[in-house]
Formats: sequence, structure tokens, C-alpha cells
Amino acid sequence: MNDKICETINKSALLHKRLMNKILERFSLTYAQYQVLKTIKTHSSLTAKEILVYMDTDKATLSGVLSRLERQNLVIRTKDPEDKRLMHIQLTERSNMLCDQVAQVETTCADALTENIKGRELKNFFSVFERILENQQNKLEEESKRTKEAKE
Amino acid sequence: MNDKICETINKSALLHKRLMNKILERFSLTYAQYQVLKTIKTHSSLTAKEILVYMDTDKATLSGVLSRLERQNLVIRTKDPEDKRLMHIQLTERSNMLCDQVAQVETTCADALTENIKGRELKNFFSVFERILENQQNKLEEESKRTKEAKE
DNA sequence: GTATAATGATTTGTGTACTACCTATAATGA
DNA sequence: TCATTATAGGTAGTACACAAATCATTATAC
Repeated sequence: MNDKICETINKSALLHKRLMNKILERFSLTYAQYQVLKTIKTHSSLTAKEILVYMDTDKATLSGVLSRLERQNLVIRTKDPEDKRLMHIQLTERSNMLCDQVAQVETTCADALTENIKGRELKNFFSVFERILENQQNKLEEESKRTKEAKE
Repeated sequence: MNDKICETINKSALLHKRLMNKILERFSLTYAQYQVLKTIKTHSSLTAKEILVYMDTDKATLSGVLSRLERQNLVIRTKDPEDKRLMHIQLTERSNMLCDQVAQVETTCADALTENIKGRELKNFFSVFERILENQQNKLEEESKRTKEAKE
């Protein structure tokens, strides 16, 4: 049973990514790129470090995504005059509009996933899922500690 | 709400993959490699095509994983004498034992995710998840059709 | 019986996740 | 002040997902 839940989680995430990438193809965006754009949009301007706080990915990945977005003129990077280590990242006019368009499609897509599922059921589902997520985080931390100790 | 569920699915899959990869590091395996080994083990010997039936990945990815597994002497590939396009893939003694060891860790890991969650709750959770998965598959198919039509 | 299509597997190219390492800058402390 | 340490951002390398092209072999169509 528990094994199957893990399988289902993996499969579901895979399907979601496939679906989103297929939809975003029309906008010449990848799912990762859209997620970054969306994060920047909700905060007007962010540094790479700040984006990471909201996104739980790693900085090397983000750096690559941002480079590609910049190449497509979808973000602008400007150095902070006070602290020259910082890069402020902003959307362009075009990416700002793109975001709005995609957001609509994204919502209809998210809604499609919960068709035929009653509100109460969904609420319970989500509450269990949150507890699973917590367990995962705990287990991962525990495991990280173990790895770190083993290296010492 | 629905948006959050999508986020949670993604995050949960990410955490699971991280956790498994961290654990499998001790065995010098990746999660993808282990999943392939496990699939082969339950069927003694499979062709690449047959593995794909059980795994929902694509053949290019599988081909790469198998190459790396072969390099580490964890699988053996032999050509079929009747149909020389086919490669029969088998575990080695070492990978057979490895699989058993990892399987135990995997189970304790999967169990950890459902700590504090009652059997009935979990059952409901799973049943909703299965319906979501179905919706995802439908939506993805629908979208694939649309993409195909657009290309014509 | 040969040309053509279909099939199993691999290779190549792009994008992402993650690790390790590097550079520039800022902050700290002796 | 100057050396050390921390921080922000980036590069390089490995692995995997996916798409497209390629190659060898087999099946078929005429």
C-alpha cells in the first residue's frame, strides 16, 4: 500500500509536468521557466537568492533557467549598486503579459484534475497530503544528518 | 486550492526522489537505476521494450540507464539469436543481492511517509489520488490530441 | 525477390536536478 | 588594516526526461 502511494506520487508529478510542458509549448516556455516567471511576477523584483526561498530548487538550476529567460528577453538582470554581488531580476513587458495568459490555462488545468471529486473529499485528501509532506521532510532531514555524520 | 494540490504533488515527488537518491547513494545507485533493476528482478529477464511496458519512461532514457548499469556490471545484455534486434537484459549476482538490500530500506522509507495517518484516512487518500491520476491521464490525452491536430 | 515499411535499440540535442567547485564582493575579527 | 570567513552568483560534470534522428534487423507489399 505504502509502496503504491510512492509510485502514485511519482507518476502524478510526472503526468503534471508532461501536461504543463505540452501546454506551455504553445507559449515557447518550459514548466520550470514559467514557475520562475510566476515567482518573480508575484514579487515585482527579486534576487536569485530570494527566488530560491520561494521555489525549493537549487541555485545552479535556477542560474541556467534565468540565463535562458534572459536570452529570450523574458527577464532583465541588473546589478545592485550597493552590493555588487546581488542581481535584481525583473520581468519584461512581454513576459508579464505571457504570465497572465498562462495563468488562466494553468487554472483550468488544475481544475480538471479534481473533476468528479467532492469538496469534502478533496479537503481530506489535501490534509493527509500535507501530513505526508511533513513526514517526507522529516525523513529527509534525518537521512541528511546521517549522511553528514557518515562523512565525518 | 487546486493549484496548491498541484504544487504539493510536485513537491512531494521531488522530496521522495531526493530521499531515495540520498539513501541509494550508499549503494552507489540512483533511483532510476534501482527502479530498472527492480523491474528486471521481478521478471528474471526482459528486453528493453518489455521494461518500458512496466515503467512509463522512454526508451532513450532507459537505454542510457542500462548502459551505465552495464558499465558497473549490474546488468548483462545479450542479443537474441532469433531476432537480432532484441537485447535480453538480466541481473548479475551482485545486482540481485543489491536489490534485496535496497528493497528493505525502501519499505521502511515508504512506511515512514504514512506515519500518524490512520488506515481509513490513507485508504480514502489513495482512492482520491487514483481518480486524480485518471483525470490527469485524460487531460493529457486530450491535450496531446489538440497538439497533434494543430500540427496538421 | 526486391523495395518499402515497421520495429527494437541507440545516439544526439535540449532542459532540468544536483553536486562540487570557483570568482567576486562583503562582513568580521584579531 | 589585513587576513579570514561568509555570501551571491555562476560554471562544470553527471544523470535523467523527452524529442528527433539514426541504424540494424525483420516484416510486408507489390
